[in-house]
Amino acid sequence: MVSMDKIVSLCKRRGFLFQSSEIYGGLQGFWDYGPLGVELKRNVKEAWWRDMVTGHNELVQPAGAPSTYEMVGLDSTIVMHPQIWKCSGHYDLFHDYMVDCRQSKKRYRFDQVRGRWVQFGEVKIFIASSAEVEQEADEIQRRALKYFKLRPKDIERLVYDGPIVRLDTLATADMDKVLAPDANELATLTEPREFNLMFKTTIGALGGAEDVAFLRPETAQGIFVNFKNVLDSTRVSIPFGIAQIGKSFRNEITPRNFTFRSREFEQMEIEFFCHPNDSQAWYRYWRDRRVRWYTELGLRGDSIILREHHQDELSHYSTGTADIEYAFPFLPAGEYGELEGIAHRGDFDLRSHMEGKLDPNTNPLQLELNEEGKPRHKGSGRDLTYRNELTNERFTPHVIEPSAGADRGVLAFLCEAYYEDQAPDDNAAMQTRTVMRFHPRLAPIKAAVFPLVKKDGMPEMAREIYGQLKEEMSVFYDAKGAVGRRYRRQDEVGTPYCITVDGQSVQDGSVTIRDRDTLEQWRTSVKDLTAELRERVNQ
RNA sequence: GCGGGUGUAGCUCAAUGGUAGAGCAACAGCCUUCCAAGCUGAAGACGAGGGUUCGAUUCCCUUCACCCGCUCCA
Repeated sequence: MVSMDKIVSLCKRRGFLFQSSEIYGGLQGFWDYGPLGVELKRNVKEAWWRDMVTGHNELVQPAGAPSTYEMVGLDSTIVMHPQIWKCSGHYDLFHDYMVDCRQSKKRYRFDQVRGRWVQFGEVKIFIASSAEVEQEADEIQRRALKYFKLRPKDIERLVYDGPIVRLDTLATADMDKVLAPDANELATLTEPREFNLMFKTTIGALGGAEDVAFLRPETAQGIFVNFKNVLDSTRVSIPFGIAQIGKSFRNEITPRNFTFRSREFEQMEIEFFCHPNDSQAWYRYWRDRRVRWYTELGLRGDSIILREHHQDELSHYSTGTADIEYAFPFLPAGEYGELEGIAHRGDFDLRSHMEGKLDPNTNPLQLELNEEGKPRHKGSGRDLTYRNELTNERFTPHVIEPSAGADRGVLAFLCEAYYEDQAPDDNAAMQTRTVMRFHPRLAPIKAAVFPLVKKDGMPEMAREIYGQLKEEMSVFYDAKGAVGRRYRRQDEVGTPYCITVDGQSVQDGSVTIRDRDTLEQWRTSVKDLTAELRERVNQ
């Protein structure tokens, strides 16, 4: 297994990735793509867009698909109407109040800690628990006995005051009588503090409290709220998908592992709308199609896995979610990190934007109500249902959501490409060669052009070939130093082909092409060169 | 957020309470007809702020970032 350090070092050295704001000491969770990194990332995004959207043939039924389908694209804004995040559930989900335990150093969601008042003699304390609901009564009793230093047979001497209640129902003054879930003394919890996972901003130069808006934590909602616009403007009919690539932002508590968990990141998402009856088949299609996309672009079978979520991991409304995961080098052996999630989201999203925020813990889904029995967050009231023109059937489409992280994909392709092998140098001594074995479609530079030496017309001819290739693809010209060193430099940035102009080239108009992975060389005439490379880098 | 570690040139590392040395890379030039180590030359660094001190890259504090382990998490 390659060490992450080597990959990080190469990324910096060769201009794939830099830490954001580095000259000011850096900024946690933000990364910049350098000259080569931006090409790599663009290639990843363009491969996705071409393979999923523009290159998709809606007239042909793909293998494994229940039927033909259409695909269109979208580019929605990063800042959207704040109500969108209330209805989508992000507002409630991402506005957690957390309490920290000073003794155990653990952190709890304020609204998830429950407990009960327990009295022994003159002393009355609130024993909190983070155990599952089924176990919490036993857990509280066990800890009560322990705290009061009683034996199990003394249970009757404990007096419970009231039922098990949420910690956040306690008066502030009572907080110093709380025994935290993993503490053995009282009053170890901090004040509840807000952890806002959405970046806040204000709309308008004089933004006040009412003008608060958020940077999107996912691109998906921009698709859902444009569902009707797309339907009304494009003649697409179900089943069809809307694809979008764009930046999203999450105020992660702990950004870690290079670009894997960044606060600003780019997503490549599809919301695929289909009839409820076909949704399971479409879910399976997209799950398999997306795994194949990664393997076709070079992720090996044993480094990538498809992990189906267990029933207890699923949201109540979802009938299936699978993660495509990659064995990143920074993870322990046998562990994988998520590249993409494919979720069957049912009609949760469209209904939420019609009716208002739905309670994700209900099935069938019901509107979440506030204390007054009114909708917790009002929806748009717009009709987002779909009518089949042929059968006249009207229904709310179900959604399959393949949601990929572009930066995570780039990182996986970087890790997968990194390879060291042995190659002989001038003196026939074996040297370690670092080579980035990118799929040609993803390689930042497709070909490099070298004059073997700087004389006898070779540079002139090489420059001409360079200009000719540059019209079609990303190429690099280098005439400096020994040719072997130039090959190695290109190996390290993953250039799949090197074109060398030698003495024979000037005579007969042929050049050599050298393959990055096999080190093989063969001759091709200059007039066929562009076509041959075009075919090789698009394969 | 907690604990531990680290921070010196683009990269990898060294030394030092008296303002830092190397290898590789990069740059200029020479030499070279196919896989990095031939020659010459020039250039380049103590993460940031504060304190102690006559003097701090070195000691102390704060801060920022990275790594490991927790915690948290789409």
